[in-house]
Amino acid sequence: MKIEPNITISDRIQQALTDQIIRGQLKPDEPLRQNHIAEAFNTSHVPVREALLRLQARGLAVSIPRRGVRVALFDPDDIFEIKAMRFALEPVALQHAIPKMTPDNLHKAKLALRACDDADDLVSWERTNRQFHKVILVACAMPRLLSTIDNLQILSARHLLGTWRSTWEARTDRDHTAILNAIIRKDSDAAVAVLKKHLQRLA
Amino acid sequence: MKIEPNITISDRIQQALTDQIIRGQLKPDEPLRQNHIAEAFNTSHVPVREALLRLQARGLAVSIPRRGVRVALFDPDDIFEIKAMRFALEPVALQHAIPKMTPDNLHKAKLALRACDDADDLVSWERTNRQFHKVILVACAMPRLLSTIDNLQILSARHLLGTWRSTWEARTDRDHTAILNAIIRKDSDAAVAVLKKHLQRLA
DNA sequence: GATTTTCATAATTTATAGATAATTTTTTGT
DNA sequence: ACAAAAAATTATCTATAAATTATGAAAATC
Repeated sequence: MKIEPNITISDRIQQALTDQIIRGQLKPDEPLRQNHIAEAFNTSHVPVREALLRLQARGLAVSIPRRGVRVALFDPDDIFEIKAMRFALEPVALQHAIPKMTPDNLHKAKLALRACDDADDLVSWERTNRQFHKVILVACAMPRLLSTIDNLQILSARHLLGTWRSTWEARTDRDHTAILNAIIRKDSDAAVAVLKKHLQRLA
Repeated sequence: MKIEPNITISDRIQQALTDQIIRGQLKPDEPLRQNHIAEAFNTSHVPVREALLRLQARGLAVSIPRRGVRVALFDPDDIFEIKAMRFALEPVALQHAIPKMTPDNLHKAKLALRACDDADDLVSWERTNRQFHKVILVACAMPRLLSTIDNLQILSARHLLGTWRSTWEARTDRDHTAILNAIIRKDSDAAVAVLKKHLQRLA
Protein backbone atom coordinates (compact mmCIF):
# COMPACT_ATOMS: atom_id res chain seq x y z
CA MET A 1 0.00 0.00 0.00
CA LYS A 2 1.30 3.43 -0.90
CA ILE A 3 0.78 6.36 1.43
CA GLU A 4 2.30 8.77 -1.05
CA PRO A 5 0.17 11.91 -1.16
CA ASN A 6 0.07 11.74 -4.93
CA ILE A 7 2.07 14.84 -5.46
CA THR A 8 2.41 15.84 -9.07
CA ILE A 9 5.37 17.61 -10.60
CA SER A 10 3.22 20.69 -11.13
CA ASP A 11 2.60 20.82 -7.40
CA ARG A 12 6.29 20.79 -6.62
CA ILE A 13 7.06 23.48 -9.17
CA GLN A 14 4.20 25.63 -7.97
CA GLN A 15 5.34 25.33 -4.37
CA ALA A 16 8.91 26.23 -5.22
CA LEU A 17 7.96 29.21 -7.37
CA THR A 18 5.51 30.48 -4.77
CA ASP A 19 8.27 30.41 -2.17
CA GLN A 20 10.70 32.19 -4.43
CA ILE A 21 8.22 34.92 -5.25
CA ILE A 22 7.21 35.41 -1.63
CA ARG A 23 10.82 35.55 -0.55
CA GLY A 24 11.58 38.08 -3.26
CA GLN A 25 14.10 35.84 -4.98
CA LEU A 26 11.98 36.30 -8.07
CA LYS A 27 11.45 40.01 -8.53
CA PRO A 28 8.24 41.71 -9.63
CA ASP A 29 7.76 41.79 -13.39
CA GLU A 30 10.49 39.21 -13.89
CA PRO A 31 9.56 36.96 -16.81
CA LEU A 32 8.88 33.31 -16.02
CA ARG A 33 9.99 31.41 -19.11
CA GLN A 34 8.56 27.95 -19.28
CA ASN A 35 11.54 26.30 -20.96
CA HIS A 36 14.04 27.70 -18.50
CA ILE A 37 11.94 26.66 -15.52
CA ALA A 38 11.36 23.25 -17.08
CA GLU A 39 15.09 22.80 -17.44
CA ALA A 40 15.72 23.88 -13.86
CA PHE A 41 13.27 21.26 -12.63
CA ASN A 42 14.32 18.58 -15.10
CA THR A 43 10.90 18.25 -16.64
CA SER A 44 9.09 19.19 -19.78
CA HIS A 45 7.30 22.50 -20.05
CA VAL A 46 3.79 21.10 -19.69
CA PRO A 47 3.76 20.79 -15.91
CA VAL A 48 5.45 24.18 -15.78
CA ARG A 49 2.57 25.74 -17.67
CA GLU A 50 0.16 24.23 -15.21
CA ALA A 51 2.09 25.51 -12.23
CA LEU A 52 2.20 28.97 -13.78
CA LEU A 53 -1.53 28.82 -14.33
CA ARG A 54 -2.05 28.20 -10.65
CA LEU A 55 0.27 31.02 -9.70
CA GLN A 56 -1.91 33.25 -11.83
CA ALA A 57 -5.02 32.11 -10.00
CA ARG A 58 -3.31 33.06 -6.75
CA GLY A 59 -2.37 36.48 -8.01
CA LEU A 60 1.37 35.85 -7.84
CA ALA A 61 1.86 35.96 -11.58
CA VAL A 62 0.17 37.55 -14.55
CA SER A 63 0.03 36.25 -18.08
CA ILE A 64 -0.52 37.87 -21.43
CA PRO A 65 -1.50 35.28 -24.02
CA ARG A 66 1.35 34.41 -26.36
CA ARG A 67 3.62 36.80 -24.53
CA GLY A 68 4.38 34.83 -21.50
CA VAL A 69 4.00 35.01 -17.77
CA ARG A 70 5.65 37.43 -15.40
CA VAL A 71 5.87 37.79 -11.65
CA ALA A 72 2.99 39.99 -10.54
CA LEU A 73 3.74 43.57 -9.69
CA PHE A 74 3.23 44.67 -6.15
CA ASP A 75 2.55 48.31 -5.46
CA PRO A 76 0.85 50.19 -2.62
CA ASP A 77 -2.55 49.79 -4.27
CA ASP A 78 -2.18 46.03 -4.07
CA ILE A 79 -1.32 46.21 -0.39
CA PHE A 80 -4.34 48.40 0.21
CA GLU A 81 -6.59 46.01 -1.63
CA ILE A 82 -5.29 42.95 0.15
CA LYS A 83 -5.74 44.63 3.51
CA ALA A 84 -9.29 45.61 2.63
CA MET A 85 -10.16 42.09 1.60
CA ARG A 86 -8.65 40.49 4.68
CA PHE A 87 -10.47 43.04 6.83
CA ALA A 88 -13.73 42.08 5.19
CA LEU A 89 -13.26 38.32 5.12
CA GLU A 90 -11.30 37.17 8.17
CA PRO A 91 -13.90 38.45 10.65
CA VAL A 92 -16.60 36.52 8.81
CA ALA A 93 -14.56 33.34 8.97
CA LEU A 94 -13.75 33.85 12.65
CA GLN A 95 -17.37 34.54 13.51
CA HIS A 96 -18.43 31.26 11.95
CA ALA A 97 -15.44 29.34 13.26
CA ILE A 98 -15.79 30.06 16.95
CA PRO A 99 -19.01 28.11 17.59
CA LYS A 100 -17.57 25.14 15.70
CA MET A 101 -14.14 25.08 17.35
CA THR A 102 -13.08 21.62 18.45
CA PRO A 103 -10.64 20.90 21.30
CA ASP A 104 -8.17 19.86 18.62
CA ASN A 105 -8.49 23.23 16.88
CA LEU A 106 -7.91 25.03 20.16
CA HIS A 107 -4.91 22.91 20.95
CA LYS A 108 -3.35 23.63 17.58
CA ALA A 109 -4.07 27.33 18.00
CA LYS A 110 -2.21 27.34 21.33
CA LEU A 111 0.74 25.58 19.75
CA ALA A 112 0.76 28.03 16.87
CA LEU A 113 0.69 30.95 19.28
CA ARG A 114 3.70 29.58 21.14
CA ALA A 115 5.58 28.84 17.94
CA CYS A 116 4.90 32.37 16.83
CA ASP A 117 6.28 33.94 19.99
CA ASP A 118 9.29 31.64 19.88
CA ALA A 119 10.23 32.56 16.33
CA ASP A 120 13.52 34.40 16.18
CA ASP A 121 13.82 35.40 12.57
CA LEU A 122 11.46 37.07 10.16
CA VAL A 123 11.02 34.13 7.83
CA SER A 124 10.02 31.66 10.51
CA TRP A 125 7.88 34.26 12.27
CA GLU A 126 6.01 34.84 9.03
CA ARG A 127 5.37 31.15 8.65
CA THR A 128 4.14 30.64 12.20
CA ASN A 129 2.08 33.81 12.13
CA ARG A 130 0.35 32.65 8.98
CA GLN A 131 -0.21 29.28 10.61
CA PHE A 132 -1.87 30.92 13.61
CA HIS A 133 -4.19 33.00 11.49
CA LYS A 134 -5.10 29.91 9.52
CA VAL A 135 -5.73 27.59 12.43
CA ILE A 136 -8.13 29.91 14.24
CA LEU A 137 -10.29 30.02 11.10
CA VAL A 138 -10.36 26.47 9.73
CA ALA A 139 -13.25 25.41 11.92
CA CYS A 140 -15.62 27.63 9.95
CA ALA A 141 -15.63 24.90 7.30
CA MET A 142 -16.09 27.27 4.39
CA PRO A 143 -13.57 26.06 1.85
CA ARG A 144 -13.79 28.88 -0.66
CA LEU A 145 -13.55 31.51 2.03
CA LEU A 146 -10.58 29.77 3.60
CA SER A 147 -8.70 29.39 0.37
CA THR A 148 -9.35 33.02 -0.54
CA ILE A 149 -8.03 34.10 2.84
CA ASP A 150 -5.08 31.79 2.44
CA ASN A 151 -4.19 33.45 -0.85
CA LEU A 152 -4.45 36.86 0.73
CA GLN A 153 -2.22 35.84 3.59
CA ILE A 154 0.36 34.59 1.13
CA LEU A 155 0.24 37.92 -0.63
CA SER A 156 0.58 39.70 2.70
CA ALA A 157 3.59 37.55 3.43
CA ARG A 158 5.12 38.62 0.16
CA HIS A 159 4.78 42.23 1.22
CA LEU A 160 6.06 41.56 4.71
CA LEU A 161 9.14 39.69 3.58
CA GLY A 162 9.76 42.15 0.79
CA THR A 163 9.79 45.25 2.92
CA TRP A 164 10.86 44.36 6.45
CA ARG A 165 13.54 41.90 5.53
CA SER A 166 16.31 43.58 7.47
CA THR A 167 14.80 45.23 10.51
CA TRP A 168 12.99 42.73 12.66
CA GLU A 169 13.19 41.67 16.23
CA ALA A 170 11.45 38.97 18.22
CA ARG A 171 8.42 39.98 20.25
CA THR A 172 5.36 38.42 21.76
CA ASP A 173 2.15 39.31 20.05
CA ARG A 174 -0.44 40.58 22.54
CA ASP A 175 -3.18 40.62 19.89
CA HIS A 176 -2.79 36.93 19.21
CA THR A 177 -3.11 36.12 22.89
CA ALA A 178 -6.17 38.35 23.23
CA ILE A 179 -7.82 36.73 20.22
CA LEU A 180 -7.13 33.25 21.50
CA ASN A 181 -8.48 34.07 24.95
CA ALA A 182 -11.67 35.47 23.47
CA ILE A 183 -12.03 32.33 21.37
CA ILE A 184 -11.64 30.16 24.45
CA ARG A 185 -14.35 32.21 26.19
CA LYS A 186 -16.49 31.75 23.04
CA ASP A 187 -16.77 35.53 22.95
CA SER A 188 -17.12 36.03 19.20
CA ASP A 189 -17.65 39.77 19.36
CA ALA A 190 -14.50 40.37 21.36
CA ALA A 191 -12.46 38.03 19.19
CA VAL A 192 -13.62 39.73 16.02
CA ALA A 193 -13.00 43.16 17.49
CA VAL A 194 -9.41 42.34 18.38
CA LEU A 195 -8.83 40.67 15.04
CA LYS A 196 -10.04 43.76 13.21
CA LYS A 197 -7.75 45.98 15.25
CA HIS A 198 -4.92 43.54 14.63
CA LEU A 199 -5.50 43.57 10.88
CA GLN A 200 -5.65 47.32 10.79
CA ARG A 201 -2.41 47.55 12.69
CA LEU A 202 -0.32 45.67 10.19
CA ALA A 203 1.22 48.17 7.86
CA MET B 1 -2.61 44.56 -38.01
CA LYS B 2 -4.67 42.06 -36.11
CA ILE B 3 -7.19 43.27 -33.55
CA GLU B 4 -7.92 39.71 -32.46
CA PRO B 5 -8.00 39.62 -28.68
CA ASN B 6 -5.54 36.75 -28.69
CA ILE B 7 -8.03 34.18 -27.54
CA THR B 8 -6.50 30.80 -26.90
CA ILE B 9 -8.20 27.45 -27.33
CA SER B 10 -8.11 26.98 -23.56
CA ASP B 11 -10.11 30.17 -23.19
CA ARG B 12 -12.81 28.93 -25.52
CA ILE B 13 -13.03 25.58 -23.80
CA GLN B 14 -13.12 27.16 -20.38
CA GLN B 15 -15.88 29.52 -21.43
CA ALA B 16 -17.97 26.74 -22.91
CA LEU B 17 -17.56 24.44 -19.92
CA THR B 18 -18.33 27.26 -17.49
CA ASP B 19 -21.55 27.92 -19.35
CA GLN B 20 -22.52 24.28 -19.36
CA ILE B 21 -21.90 23.91 -15.65
CA ILE B 22 -23.77 27.09 -14.78
CA ARG B 23 -26.67 26.05 -16.94
CA GLY B 24 -26.74 22.64 -15.32
CA GLN B 25 -26.08 20.81 -18.55
CA LEU B 26 -23.11 19.30 -16.78
CA LYS B 27 -24.38 17.86 -13.51
CA PRO B 28 -22.61 18.01 -10.15
CA ASP B 29 -20.02 15.26 -9.68
CA GLU B 30 -20.08 14.42 -13.35
CA PRO B 31 -16.57 13.42 -14.45
CA LEU B 32 -14.85 15.69 -16.94
CA ARG B 33 -12.65 13.42 -19.03
CA GLN B 34 -9.97 15.28 -20.88
CA ASN B 35 -9.91 13.06 -23.95
CA HIS B 36 -13.65 13.23 -24.46
CA ILE B 37 -13.71 16.99 -24.08
CA ALA B 38 -10.72 17.28 -26.39
CA GLU B 39 -12.56 15.28 -29.01
CA ALA B 40 -15.68 17.40 -28.65
CA PHE B 41 -13.64 20.56 -29.26
CA ASN B 42 -11.45 19.03 -31.96
CA THR B 43 -8.24 19.64 -30.09
CA SER B 44 -5.72 17.70 -28.10
CA HIS B 45 -6.10 17.24 -24.37
CA VAL B 46 -3.42 19.75 -23.39
CA PRO B 47 -5.53 22.90 -23.69
CA VAL B 48 -8.34 20.95 -22.06
CA ARG B 49 -6.19 20.34 -19.01
CA GLU B 50 -5.49 24.04 -18.77
CA ALA B 51 -9.15 24.93 -19.05
CA LEU B 52 -10.00 22.41 -16.35
CA LEU B 53 -7.34 23.89 -14.13
CA ARG B 54 -8.97 27.28 -14.43
CA LEU B 55 -12.39 25.84 -13.66
CA GLN B 56 -10.87 24.46 -10.49
CA ALA B 57 -9.54 27.85 -9.54
CA ARG B 58 -13.04 29.22 -9.96
CA GLY B 59 -14.57 26.53 -7.81
CA LEU B 60 -16.62 25.02 -10.60
CA ALA B 61 -14.66 21.77 -10.68
CA VAL B 62 -12.60 19.72 -8.29
CA SER B 63 -9.70 17.47 -9.11
CA ILE B 64 -8.09 14.55 -7.38
CA PRO B 65 -4.58 13.98 -8.72
CA ARG B 66 -4.41 11.04 -11.12
CA ARG B 67 -8.10 10.43 -10.70
CA GLY B 68 -9.45 13.16 -12.82
CA VAL B 69 -11.65 16.18 -12.57
CA ARG B 70 -15.32 16.34 -11.72
CA VAL B 71 -17.96 19.03 -11.71
CA ALA B 72 -18.02 20.57 -8.23
CA LEU B 73 -20.82 19.60 -5.91
CA PHE B 74 -23.24 22.26 -4.87
CA ASP B 75 -25.11 21.90 -1.62
CA PRO B 76 -26.82 24.35 0.76
CA ASP B 77 -23.56 24.94 2.64
CA ASP B 78 -21.99 26.23 -0.55
CA ILE B 79 -24.87 28.62 -1.13
CA PHE B 80 -24.56 29.88 2.42
CA GLU B 81 -20.84 30.41 2.03
CA ILE B 82 -21.16 32.22 -1.27
CA LYS B 83 -23.81 34.51 0.14
CA ALA B 84 -21.65 35.28 3.16
CA MET B 85 -18.69 36.17 0.97
CA ARG B 86 -20.68 38.36 -1.38
CA PHE B 87 -22.22 40.09 1.62
CA ALA B 88 -18.76 40.81 2.96
CA LEU B 89 -17.08 41.82 -0.28
CA GLU B 90 -19.54 43.61 -2.55
CA PRO B 91 -20.17 46.44 -0.09
CA VAL B 92 -16.42 47.05 0.17
CA ALA B 93 -16.14 47.23 -3.60
CA LEU B 94 -19.14 49.53 -3.91
CA GLN B 95 -17.85 51.84 -1.17
CA HIS B 96 -14.58 52.28 -3.01
CA ALA B 97 -16.18 52.43 -6.44
CA ILE B 98 -18.61 55.28 -5.85
CA PRO B 99 -16.06 58.10 -5.45
CA LYS B 100 -14.25 56.90 -8.56
CA MET B 101 -17.28 56.47 -10.84
CA THR B 102 -16.81 57.97 -14.29
CA PRO B 103 -19.65 59.20 -16.50
CA ASP B 104 -18.96 56.20 -18.68
CA ASN B 105 -19.41 53.82 -15.73
CA LEU B 106 -22.71 55.48 -14.87
CA HIS B 107 -23.91 55.28 -18.43
CA LYS B 108 -23.14 51.59 -18.62
CA ALA B 109 -24.87 51.02 -15.30
CA LYS B 110 -28.02 52.69 -16.62
CA LEU B 111 -27.94 50.54 -19.73
CA ALA B 112 -27.44 47.41 -17.66
CA LEU B 113 -30.37 48.36 -15.45
CA ARG B 114 -32.60 48.73 -18.49
CA ALA B 115 -31.40 45.51 -20.04
CA CYS B 116 -32.10 43.77 -16.77
CA ASP B 117 -35.68 45.02 -16.58
CA ASP B 118 -36.26 44.17 -20.22
CA ALA B 119 -35.11 40.59 -19.88
CA ASP B 120 -37.93 38.17 -20.43
CA ASP B 121 -36.43 34.83 -19.62
CA LEU B 122 -34.39 33.56 -16.73
CA VAL B 123 -31.17 32.97 -18.64
CA SER B 124 -30.95 36.43 -20.11
CA TRP B 125 -32.08 38.03 -16.86
CA GLU B 126 -29.28 36.23 -15.07
CA ARG B 127 -26.75 37.52 -17.56
CA THR B 128 -27.93 41.11 -17.41
CA ASN B 129 -28.29 41.03 -13.64
CA ARG B 130 -24.71 39.86 -13.31
CA GLN B 131 -23.65 42.57 -15.70
CA PHE B 132 -25.34 45.23 -13.57
CA HIS B 133 -23.70 44.02 -10.39
CA LYS B 134 -20.37 44.01 -12.14
CA VAL B 135 -20.60 47.42 -13.75
CA ILE B 136 -21.45 49.27 -10.55
CA LEU B 137 -18.28 47.88 -8.96
CA VAL B 138 -15.57 48.06 -11.63
CA ALA B 139 -14.66 51.63 -10.80
CA CYS B 140 -13.16 50.53 -7.50
CA ALA B 141 -10.12 49.39 -9.47
CA MET B 142 -9.27 46.51 -7.16
CA PRO B 143 -8.60 43.64 -9.54
CA ARG B 144 -8.37 40.79 -7.05
CA LEU B 145 -11.51 41.89 -5.28
CA LEU B 146 -13.36 42.21 -8.56
CA SER B 147 -12.32 38.83 -9.84
CA THR B 148 -13.22 37.19 -6.54
CA ILE B 149 -16.65 38.81 -6.70
CA ASP B 150 -17.00 37.78 -10.31
CA ASN B 151 -16.36 34.17 -9.38
CA LEU B 152 -18.91 34.36 -6.60
CA GLN B 153 -21.49 35.83 -8.93
CA ILE B 154 -20.90 33.00 -11.37
CA LEU B 155 -21.44 30.51 -8.59
CA SER B 156 -24.60 32.36 -7.56
CA ALA B 157 -25.77 32.12 -11.13
CA ARG B 158 -25.23 28.39 -11.06
CA HIS B 159 -27.51 28.15 -8.07
CA LEU B 160 -30.08 30.47 -9.55
CA LEU B 161 -30.31 28.68 -12.87
CA GLY B 162 -30.21 25.31 -11.20
CA THR B 163 -33.13 25.89 -8.87
CA TRP B 164 -35.48 28.42 -10.40
CA ARG B 165 -35.25 27.19 -13.94
CA SER B 166 -38.96 26.73 -14.45
CA THR B 167 -40.78 29.33 -12.37
CA TRP B 168 -39.71 32.79 -13.34
CA GLU B 169 -41.48 35.87 -14.50
CA ALA B 170 -40.26 39.23 -15.69
CA ARG B 171 -40.21 42.06 -13.17
CA THR B 172 -38.50 45.37 -12.59
CA ASP B 173 -35.98 45.34 -9.80
CA ARG B 174 -36.62 48.19 -7.36
CA ASP B 175 -33.38 47.49 -5.49
CA HIS B 176 -31.30 48.03 -8.60
CA THR B 177 -32.97 51.37 -9.23
CA ALA B 178 -32.47 52.43 -5.63
CA ILE B 179 -28.81 51.46 -5.71
CA LEU B 180 -28.21 53.32 -8.94
CA ASN B 181 -29.96 56.45 -7.65
CA ALA B 182 -27.85 56.41 -4.52
CA ILE B 183 -24.73 56.02 -6.66
CA ILE B 184 -25.75 59.01 -8.76
CA ARG B 185 -26.24 61.07 -5.59
CA LYS B 186 -22.78 59.83 -4.45
CA ASP B 187 -24.50 58.62 -1.31
CA SER B 188 -22.25 55.66 -0.49
CA ASP B 189 -23.94 54.77 2.76
CA ALA B 190 -27.38 54.53 1.19
CA ALA B 191 -26.07 52.56 -1.77
CA VAL B 192 -24.29 50.08 0.44
CA ALA B 193 -27.32 49.73 2.69
CA VAL B 194 -29.61 48.88 -0.21
CA LEU B 195 -27.02 46.53 -1.71
CA LYS B 196 -26.77 44.65 1.57
CA LYS B 197 -30.53 44.32 1.80
CA HIS B 198 -30.60 43.22 -1.82
CA LEU B 199 -27.96 40.55 -1.25
CA GLN B 200 -29.74 39.28 1.80
CA ARG B 201 -32.98 39.03 -0.09
CA LEU B 202 -31.72 36.62 -2.71
CA ALA B 203 -32.51 33.14 -1.52
C1' DG C 1 -22.88 -26.49 -5.64
C1' DA C 2 -23.31 -21.62 -5.20
C1' DT C 3 -21.36 -17.44 -3.59
C1' DT C 4 -17.84 -14.71 -2.40
C1' DT C 5 -12.89 -13.45 -2.34
C1' DT C 6 -8.53 -12.76 -4.37
C1' DC C 7 -5.44 -11.98 -7.73
C1' DA C 8 -3.83 -11.12 -12.19
C1' DT C 9 -4.76 -8.93 -16.54
C1' DA C 10 -6.93 -5.70 -19.74
C1' DA C 11 -8.81 -1.27 -20.70
C1' DT C 12 -9.32 3.41 -19.66
C1' DT C 13 -7.52 7.61 -18.17
C1' DT C 14 -4.25 10.86 -16.36
C1' DA C 15 0.43 12.93 -16.45
C1' DT C 16 4.59 13.91 -18.77
C1' DA C 17 7.75 14.04 -22.74
C1' DG C 18 9.23 15.33 -27.25
C1' DA C 19 8.20 17.56 -31.56
C1' DT C 20 5.99 21.13 -34.49
C1' DA C 21 3.60 25.32 -35.79
C1' DA C 22 2.69 30.03 -34.89
C1' DT C 23 3.79 34.30 -32.84
C1' DT C 24 6.60 37.67 -30.72
C1' DT C 25 11.10 39.70 -29.83
C1' DT C 26 15.72 40.60 -31.13
C1' DT C 27 19.20 41.29 -34.32
C1' DT C 28 21.23 42.88 -38.41
C1' DG C 29 21.88 45.33 -42.57
C1' DT C 30 20.73 49.27 -45.20
C1' DA D 1 15.25 54.97 -38.12
C1' DC D 2 13.20 51.08 -40.73
C1' DA D 3 12.59 46.61 -42.80
C1' DA D 4 13.74 42.01 -43.21
C1' DA D 5 15.71 37.97 -41.35
C1' DA D 6 16.98 35.26 -37.35
C1' DA D 7 16.25 33.77 -32.77
C1' DA D 8 13.57 32.87 -28.98
C1' DT D 9 9.29 31.79 -26.92
C1' DT D 10 4.57 30.37 -26.55
C1' DA D 11 0.73 27.31 -27.77
C1' DT D 12 -0.60 23.13 -29.51
C1' DC D 13 -0.26 18.34 -31.20
C1' DT D 14 1.21 13.51 -31.15
C1' DA D 15 3.26 9.94 -28.61
C1' DT D 16 4.58 7.50 -24.44
C1' DA D 17 4.69 6.29 -19.62
C1' DA D 18 2.41 5.71 -15.28
C1' DA D 19 -1.46 5.00 -12.62
C1' DT D 20 -6.24 3.80 -11.74
C1' DT D 21 -10.41 1.34 -12.56
C1' DA D 22 -12.78 -2.43 -14.52
C1' DT D 23 -12.98 -7.32 -15.83
C1' DG D 24 -12.79 -12.06 -15.32
C1' DA D 25 -11.10 -16.45 -13.95
C1' DA D 26 -9.40 -19.46 -10.26
C1' DA D 27 -9.49 -20.55 -5.39
C1' DA D 28 -11.68 -20.60 -0.97
C1' DT D 29 -15.55 -20.59 2.12
C1' DC D 30 -20.20 -21.60 3.46
